[in-house]
Amino acid sequence: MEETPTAVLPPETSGRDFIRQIIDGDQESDKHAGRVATRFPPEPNGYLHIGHAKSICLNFGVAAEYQGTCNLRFDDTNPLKEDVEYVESIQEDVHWLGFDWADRMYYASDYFEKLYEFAEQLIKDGKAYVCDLSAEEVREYRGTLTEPGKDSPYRQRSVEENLDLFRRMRGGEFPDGSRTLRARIDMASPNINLRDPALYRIRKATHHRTGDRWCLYPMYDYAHALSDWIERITHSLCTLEFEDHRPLYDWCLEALNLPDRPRQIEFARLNLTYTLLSKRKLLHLVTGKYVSGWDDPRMPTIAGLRRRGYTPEAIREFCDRIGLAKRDSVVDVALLEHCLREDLNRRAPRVMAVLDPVKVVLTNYPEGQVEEFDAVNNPEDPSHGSRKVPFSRELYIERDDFREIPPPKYHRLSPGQEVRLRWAYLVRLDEIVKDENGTVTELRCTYDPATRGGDAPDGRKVKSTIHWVSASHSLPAEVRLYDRLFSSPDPDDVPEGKDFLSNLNPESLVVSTTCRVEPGLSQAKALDFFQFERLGYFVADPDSTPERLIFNRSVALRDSWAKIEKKTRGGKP
RNA sequence: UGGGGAGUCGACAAGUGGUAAGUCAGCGGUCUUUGGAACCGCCAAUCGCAGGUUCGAAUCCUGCCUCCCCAGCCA
Repeated sequence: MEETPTAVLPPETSGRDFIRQIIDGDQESDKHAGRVATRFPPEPNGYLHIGHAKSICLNFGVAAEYQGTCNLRFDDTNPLKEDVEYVESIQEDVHWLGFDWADRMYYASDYFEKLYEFAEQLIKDGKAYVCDLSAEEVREYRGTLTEPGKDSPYRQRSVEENLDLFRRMRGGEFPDGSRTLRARIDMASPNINLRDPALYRIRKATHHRTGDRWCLYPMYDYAHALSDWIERITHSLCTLEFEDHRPLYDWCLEALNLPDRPRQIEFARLNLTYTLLSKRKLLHLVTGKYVSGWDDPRMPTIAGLRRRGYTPEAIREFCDRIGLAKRDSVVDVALLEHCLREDLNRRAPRVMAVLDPVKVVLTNYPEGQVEEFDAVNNPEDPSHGSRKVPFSRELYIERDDFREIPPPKYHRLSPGQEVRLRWAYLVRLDEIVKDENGTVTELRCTYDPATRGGDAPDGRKVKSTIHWVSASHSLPAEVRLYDRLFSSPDPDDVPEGKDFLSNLNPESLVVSTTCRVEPGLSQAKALDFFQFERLGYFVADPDSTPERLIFNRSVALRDSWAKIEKKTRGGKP
């Protein structure tokens, strides 16, 4: 008889992504003496969003895995678009996500002097020249995708003249747009980025850090490659659209004959269903007041997700799970929501809150009597303990937890149907009170004193457990029910002549001011998260105070009743 | 019609010549003092297409098709 081999599980069930494979290879060949240095290089011209989180987790994650470093570097080479508001929010967001750059926070603008010296070097080596062509002329000279460009008439200027002109450009002698410094590469290159790209442009603008010291600003390709080199970056990770720029990135380093060069590697940026991740469009949503600001809980910004109740843990887990590759893809936003539920299910204290209250009177419960029940804080984790919840003759339950005429498979309160009030008693409905409009105003029930705590001594079962709050002890609260900002999986998928605004979900925010929550919630502090039992995960809004409680719905619980209901009534509303 | 990339279940994504992981979604079920969670099961991929090499191809070769990016003095 043969022995069954003992199964040995591999340490990694899933393969390493292509970037880590490359780095593994570099480690093996001892490139950069085994050093790994990455950087996260945002331009401070907007708030960070979930797409940036992917890059942040990658760059900081890789650095940590290889005992390397990851710098935070502001790519602030365009004073017209950048602002300190953004450099501050970016730092806050990266920290909040759980990453630390220690003392390695840099700005491309820190390198302006050095970058300028490099430029003079290029001029001296005949590798760059000052061009007097206007922006429009440059465009004409550049050629097209299928036709080569032609040389600028200024391409053959002498080194002396170039140097003189470049220094005078720095000195502020020439107006904006009148001249550029261009790399002398190849106007016939099939790669348009190599057709003598601009390295410097004149911009008499105040920079958020360097003020008016400069009127000459380096372009991205030039500044980025050299900033990477200055910081001794080994692996420069960026998104796919920069793939075409890699030859220029390499050109800058080679032209200056710099040793120990960083390598640029490109990966696919994150796309999410029902979500827009274009900085331009997000800015438009903010400035056009379609949302309340960059931190509106419907925004995919880190600030928005934070206010929505997303946790750094959930976002990091999401970034781990989406993988890393070079193919364009669109991740289902349900995965993000899943990661949040998964994290919060483990950690969120359970609490009872009634969003749309209807009054319940226990006719056989003594007037004025108050009991306290032990309610488990988190069934997933006994170490969370329990709390006391006050109970009395008049309660509120969810209006949706009652039906006068119950649909098929409806297990909640209805005439003759006994239900459990969570942690309290079994109750039975006797009488429905309505106002003149036929609206139910009160449900008169009887409770079974023998079922204290929720269990029947005779062992009888109920089909449903519903949540409740004591009418007199509960607190009023405002609850903001958030949903997806866009109603289409692809917000940019619009009919002719319309734009993404036409896909805005009119029900992305529903405010309810009539909610009642259990008294313990008065202590909720900004960003404290909870599970409102049977409803979803909610977070205390930063604007919430003990006098005016405000909770945001982060994500609803999975709702299998909703599915049953939809199915049994054939999807009709 | 130039250049640079990419095509593996509905969505992500492993797989690197040895006979297609996993996750999300979806669908059943068990259990349950949350119609939650957990657990079990199902689900689906002739690996873009067509040829070729090979005992054997998602992996190698050839041709084709489709999609994405590039003509800012933005990043």
